[in-house]
Amino acid sequence: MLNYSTSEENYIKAVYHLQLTDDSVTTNEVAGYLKTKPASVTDMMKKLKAKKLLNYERYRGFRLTAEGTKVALGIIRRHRLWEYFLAEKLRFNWDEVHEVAEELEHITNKKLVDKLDEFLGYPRTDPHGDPIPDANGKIEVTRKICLTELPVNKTATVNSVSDQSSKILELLEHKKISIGTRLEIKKRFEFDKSLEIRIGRQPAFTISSQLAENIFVTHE
Amino acid sequence: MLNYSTSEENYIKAVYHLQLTDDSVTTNEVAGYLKTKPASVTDMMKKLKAKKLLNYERYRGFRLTAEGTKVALGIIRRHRLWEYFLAEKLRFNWDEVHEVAEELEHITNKKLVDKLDEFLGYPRTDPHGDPIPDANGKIEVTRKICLTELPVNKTATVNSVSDQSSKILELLEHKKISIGTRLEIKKRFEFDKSLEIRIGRQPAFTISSQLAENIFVTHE
DNA sequence: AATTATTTTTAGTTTTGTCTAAATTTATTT
DNA sequence: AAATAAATTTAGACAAAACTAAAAATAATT
Repeated sequence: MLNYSTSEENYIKAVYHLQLTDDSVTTNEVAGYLKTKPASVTDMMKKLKAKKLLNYERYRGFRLTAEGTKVALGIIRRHRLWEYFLAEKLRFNWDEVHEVAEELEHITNKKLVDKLDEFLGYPRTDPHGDPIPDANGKIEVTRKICLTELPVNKTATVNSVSDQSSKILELLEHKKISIGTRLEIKKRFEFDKSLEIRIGRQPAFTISSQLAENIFVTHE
Repeated sequence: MLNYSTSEENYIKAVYHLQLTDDSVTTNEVAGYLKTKPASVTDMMKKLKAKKLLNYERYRGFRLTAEGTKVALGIIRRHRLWEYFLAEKLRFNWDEVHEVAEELEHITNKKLVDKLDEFLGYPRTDPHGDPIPDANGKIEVTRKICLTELPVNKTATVNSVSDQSSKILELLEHKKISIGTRLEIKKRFEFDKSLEIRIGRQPAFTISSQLAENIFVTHE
């Protein structure tokens, strides 16, 4: 397994994440994601293509190759293991771990990563509820859906929150909704798309469509 | 507190370490320590001088300023905390931790470092026996001396081993000498400078001058 | 289909950190 | 003290990764 620079790794990771929702990833999307300029993206894409980490024809967008995906999963494995470490062992709040993990993920020493995994007890998901690839790069496919798409009376587990502003966190805290909370929708109101939801056996309460749109859940 | 690049940090750390034994640090010493070229050292020293991290007049060698020392102690604090983490929590051997800590030390996030310190229980020394600076940059001054200089019948604690080759480690293991071992010299033989030493109440045994020259101890 | 707008790429700079080779300064010998 | 050796610095080049501005290709409109 070759070694890649921090910068190369950041681009690989960006393409991986953008690929999950978009079929083919564009220059502008990557530039937006990494807060860099399109010209810089083109430069790097040429380089990663030469290293056979992604397929790319000019003006046609990019997709990771099998090898590129393997590299991406290694980065994501490291990122999520460190996030878990920060939250579980160092008692960081779950909304503070990402930034620090962005730096730790670039240390590629295999023994470090595998020993960390062992120390943590081989966690399956990070503090945001996203699955952690194993040492072979295998990752659970969780079909994560938006809470707005969850059928009525189907119990689901809160997996992630797309917006991480303090405003939404304040609201979630007040409603006692956090990562890992199991809930179900009891009723949808067509007028304002608000949802009546229930956590366990507690009394049902209402959340707005704006809030629901930012909550993602897994079920089954 | 400003932020410095990985490269700048490596030079600062090199000067700090070389300063401990040498009064003034030279270009060639730093180049040798960092396995880089003298011309590169000169370039960087100019830059660090401009940032007021060290004093330097051309052809005259370098010394860290108070500010430079503060930065160096921050790097050393991070390095040694991670070494402790790797050895104590991830069960790395004490001779494997340095290399990985060289990478981890460059992550400067203060909350990470202080939380790590807390998680580890505020350790005083790293796995090599070297003191860990506290959050304010305060470091214990341990007068570390070579085992060859230890007076007879004075109990001392093994602090570090200068050579880290597998050959010396094999010998140390056989003699049951490791970091933290408390021992005293019972007799010195002038002829070959060999030493008769005793660990606790066990029977005394002999070690060669070549071995003793590589063992450093603290006493009092 | 031609024009306009958008996206992407190219070309040329910039910054950081490294290097080699040559020049300069300091140290050591004879 | 002059000559030689060693250490250090300067000058100029290079690679990586970013940027700006202009050119080229693609997409969207009229």
